[in-house]
Amino acid sequence: MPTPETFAARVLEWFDQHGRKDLPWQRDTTPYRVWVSEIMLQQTQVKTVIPYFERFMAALPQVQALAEAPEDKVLHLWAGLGYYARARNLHRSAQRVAHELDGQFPTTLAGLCDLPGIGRSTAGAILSIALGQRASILDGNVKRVLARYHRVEGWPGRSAVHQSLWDIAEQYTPAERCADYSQAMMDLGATLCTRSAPACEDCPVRRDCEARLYGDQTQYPGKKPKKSLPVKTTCFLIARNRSGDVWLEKRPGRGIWGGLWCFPEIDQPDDHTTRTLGLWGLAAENIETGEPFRHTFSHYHLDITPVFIELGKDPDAVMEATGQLWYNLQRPPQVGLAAPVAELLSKLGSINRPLTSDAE
DNA sequence: AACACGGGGCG
DNA sequence: CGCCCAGTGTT
Repeated sequence: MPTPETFAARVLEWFDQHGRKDLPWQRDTTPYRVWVSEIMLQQTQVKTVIPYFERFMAALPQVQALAEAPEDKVLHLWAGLGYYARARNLHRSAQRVAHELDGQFPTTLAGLCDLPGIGRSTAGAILSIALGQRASILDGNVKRVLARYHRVEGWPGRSAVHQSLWDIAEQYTPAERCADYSQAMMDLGATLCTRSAPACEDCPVRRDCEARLYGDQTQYPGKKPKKSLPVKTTCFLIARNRSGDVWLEKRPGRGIWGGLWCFPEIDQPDDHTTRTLGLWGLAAENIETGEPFRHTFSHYHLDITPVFIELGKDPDAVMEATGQLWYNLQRPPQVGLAAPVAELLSKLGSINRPLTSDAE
């Protein structure tokens, strides 16, 4: 592994050749301008931020102007960026700087972090970029670069992972040119070391990037664990007539599986089965409860219990109304099927014989 | 249609 | 500590 100095030198050399140096907030790097740009960039891409930043600075060129502005004006300037709590924090912090700190920004990490909306990374950006101090940043771009470079496992939202990344960030932060280094690291993450399809060929630290060595760059940083989804249950009534056709119903246009064809559903395997069958006016010759299986949506798991029903006699033709059909497994109609329904039907079709042994 | 983003706030 | 949240843009 190269020394931290070598890492920083490579990054800086790349920045000299390829980094962006003409962005609005890169000119006149006062704490105020760096601060506002950092807050905007937390939530939005460079391209989108530029016009907002220009308008914001034109309207409120110094921290005093922001402090004195009515909140409505600040929010108006922010409108479209989202996360409006950040605009309010910006406003409150400006008032603190203007009224309690004599218009001077704090020049220490702790002092900056005391201001609402400024955390360790934003403070590090202000210290390094505006004040030229040796201070580290760790925004989403930098996290991605470092997590890949060292194949840091785990989701950065976990404190141990976050801490490791901070340790690495601080280790690589150079004493000289820290403003350029901070810019460079953010640029690297934003332009080359992107979330998907990173441009490793152009990366100044590709030679020693562990993820690149293993070819698993997109595994880093680790993803946020999906929160456990609620589990709902239902039963599919899989009713077959003596010809082996299966009863399907078209679902309402809205809601889950909207407009698709599905088996009739009941809540409990025992409960309303007979009543449902009674609705059809048909007696069941055989009812068999199958093994439940799970279907997962974006927002919940659905545990489905199939209930196989063999009808004792053929229903009459009247039963096939709009939104209801006997599905012929040999000559399937061209209809949209809910995914688990299609799966069950294809299993039924491949068995290709009646459900129970005592039927022919 | 999920995920990402940095900080605040909560239990 | 770990969890959720806010809003928009990207994938």
